Amino acid sequence: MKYENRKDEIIQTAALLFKEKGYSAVTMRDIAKAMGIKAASLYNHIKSKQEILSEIIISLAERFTSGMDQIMNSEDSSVDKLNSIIQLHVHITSNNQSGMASLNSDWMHLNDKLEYYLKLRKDYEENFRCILKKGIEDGELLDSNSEVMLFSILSTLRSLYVWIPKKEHLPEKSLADDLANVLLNGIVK
Amino acid sequence: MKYENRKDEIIQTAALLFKEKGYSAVTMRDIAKAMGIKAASLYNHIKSKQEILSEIIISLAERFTSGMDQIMNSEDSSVDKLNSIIQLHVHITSNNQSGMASLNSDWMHLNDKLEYYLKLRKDYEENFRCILKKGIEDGELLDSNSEVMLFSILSTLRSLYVWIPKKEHLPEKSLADDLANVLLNGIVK
DNA sequence: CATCAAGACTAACAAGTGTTAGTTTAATGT
DNA sequence: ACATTAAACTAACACTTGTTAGTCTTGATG
Repeated sequence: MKYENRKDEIIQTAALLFKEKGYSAVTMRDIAKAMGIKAASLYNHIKSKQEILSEIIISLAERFTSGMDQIMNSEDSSVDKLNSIIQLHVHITSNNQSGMASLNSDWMHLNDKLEYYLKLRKDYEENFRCILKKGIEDGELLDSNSEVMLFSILSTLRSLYVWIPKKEHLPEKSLADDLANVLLNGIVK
Repeated sequence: MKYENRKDEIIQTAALLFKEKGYSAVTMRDIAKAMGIKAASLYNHIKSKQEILSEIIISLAERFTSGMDQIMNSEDSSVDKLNSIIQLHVHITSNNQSGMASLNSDWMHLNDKLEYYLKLRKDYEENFRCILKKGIEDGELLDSNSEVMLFSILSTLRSLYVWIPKKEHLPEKSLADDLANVLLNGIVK
């Protein structure tokens, strides 16, 4: 029950290889070999190498967008919204470690979908920025440089895929809590 | 006075291209074209494509290692050591934005030097971890999950190369200060 | 002015690239 | 038993890859 169908298997296998060597360094023959078939056979299920990358990245990006939309539409405080964002990242990344590597490192090799991806990313960051600014206005957050806040939190969340595999023992919820603690409250006594 | 010699020019040109498309997607012909010469001419100055990558990554990794050694040998408090680490990252990254992209994304394509690089990185992280643990022991830092602290701070610092180009107006020192503020003190009031 | 070295050039290589066309295989439903 | 079909296969394509060998150009040095 690991894969929905053969196309899904190709995509997940490719994502795993992309994570280790990057999109450009992985050949169709690599992907095929990992599945125990020949490269030409892949084309019974997918249209091109590009399509594999698009499927990996765009579906993830859209999940982030829809998660962010829900958070924006809630009546939560800014701090609670930030907590939700952290949970969102932990959740999506936990269930898709290898795909997240492509999202972060190989998006520039999208062709048709590049513009669309960039728009999703820009909107996501813009929403994030709004939450931070509102939090500062309302006195919930410290009045430091909001761009640096945005950069710092987002960098950490985007790198999650590198670290999560190493700590599978830590359950999703407690990782999110620990993260929120460090990101929101800092580390100095 | 931008380049020390032709080899240096090749390396810096390559680093810029690697940053945009990744090591594997950049061809020797790409690098040559960016310099206005033919690919074969590159080999009058460098030994292989691999060598270019090694020069970029290893020299940077060694700079981090030697910076960390100095910090470890100081008598500063743990918090001051963390401040110094932040400054170290801001400083090196400011002067080498494109090289940092390779360090973070293309290290897996090192061949001969891969093992050496991994050792440098492991040692660096280990030193970082020590500083955090000492800070917790001494009561300077909050007693949260030190692995999450390490991950969070290091992720942010490693992503600096993505953001610094966008804020060149902000001088090095104040960026480091803002960063330290957010990373060490958090963002919640 | 002759020499020489640095560094560009052209031409070519063997291997690897994504992809297509056409064929075989094996399981399914009638 | 037969037809259908999904999905594998082989063979090949046109092109790109890193790299080498050998040659030409140019400016400095004796």
